[in-house]
Amino acid sequence: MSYLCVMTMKYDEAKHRFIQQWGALGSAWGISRTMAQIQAVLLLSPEPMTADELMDELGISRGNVSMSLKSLIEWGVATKEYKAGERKEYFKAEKDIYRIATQVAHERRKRELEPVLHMLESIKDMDDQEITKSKREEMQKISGDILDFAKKSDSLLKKFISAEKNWFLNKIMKL
Amino acid sequence: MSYLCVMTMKYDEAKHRFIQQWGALGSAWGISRTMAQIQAVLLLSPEPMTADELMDELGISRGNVSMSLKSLIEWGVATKEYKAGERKEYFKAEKDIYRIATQVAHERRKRELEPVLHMLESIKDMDDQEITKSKREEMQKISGDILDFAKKSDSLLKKFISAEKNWFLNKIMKL
DNA sequence: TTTTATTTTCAATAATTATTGAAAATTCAA
DNA sequence: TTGAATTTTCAATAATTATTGAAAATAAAA
Repeated sequence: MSYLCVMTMKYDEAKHRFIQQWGALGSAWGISRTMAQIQAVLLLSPEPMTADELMDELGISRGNVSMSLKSLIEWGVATKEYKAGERKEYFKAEKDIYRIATQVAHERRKRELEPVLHMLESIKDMDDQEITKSKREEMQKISGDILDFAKKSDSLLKKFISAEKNWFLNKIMKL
Repeated sequence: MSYLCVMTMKYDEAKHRFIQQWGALGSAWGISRTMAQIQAVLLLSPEPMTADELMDELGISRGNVSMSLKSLIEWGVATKEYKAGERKEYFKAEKDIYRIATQVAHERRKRELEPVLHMLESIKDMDDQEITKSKREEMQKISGDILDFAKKSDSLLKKFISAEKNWFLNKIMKL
């Protein structure tokens, strides 16, 4: 068994483990396992890949690849590319992990937190009456706190994004 | 229709909406809908509640309530209480939204991120060989970046926790 | 235009995850 | 101890979510 073979086995094993773990992480966070696995494959690929290559690599259906890539693009963590003189579409993943994180945080906030905040805003102004005072106060306290929290999280997210910019600049400087 | 009735309808409607939204938010984040709904009911209740009351309130089975409460307690966002001379157990939710958030962030980090970080640490030190250089480099770059990111997130989380402490202190001061 | 390569959609199905409900276990008073 | 009140467990089932695969749509070449 040659050096090349040993090396390749090691690489493939590491790659496989990474794809599996990343997929598990994705499904724990409410992103479909396949979507996360496709992202993992693209993260590890130095070159953009076609849908067919992804199908082969992960052993999944064409339809699934198509849908998952669509979602990854909607989430802003993958892009389509075209090669001159070729009909096929190529896909690549956003590889800056800070960008991925801020992108995902943004999307989730928009899709999931916003409806809750809307509802809370409307509850906060509930009519004032003497009756069921403690219940109403409990609800207003909780909704007020959640709103307060959401605002602070937003400012934190902003800090996070600006930190990411600095980090990115630093990386470029070092090159 | 009396004032009391109007008020109660409004409150119940608001409560119902809050429970539904909170449940949806939970399921989007990989926590079971029921678990989140139970948390919502407890958040709105000025008094600790029994399993039976939760069953009635949400119209779900005894077993489900029992399992969900167990999970909420494991996540550190609810606690059991006993009333003197009563056999029943009472439950209440952690109502400080900052504590809930840091608690959940902590748990998730431990359960989901840690296995990925372990794997990445082991990949980072992969054997050095000339062959498949670009692939290995890609993997090492990505895993290095993810590790780097995780470390920065940790420090951010710490800042977050300390900010929460200050915020909590401020709240107490105002009382 | 027609043909061919490629991608997308979506109804059917598979896989996963949540929930029930009744039996077993626990806890405490008598 | 026994028995009543209460909680927990878990196999069966329901509900939800992901995946397939083939037909329809699209886009470029002939």
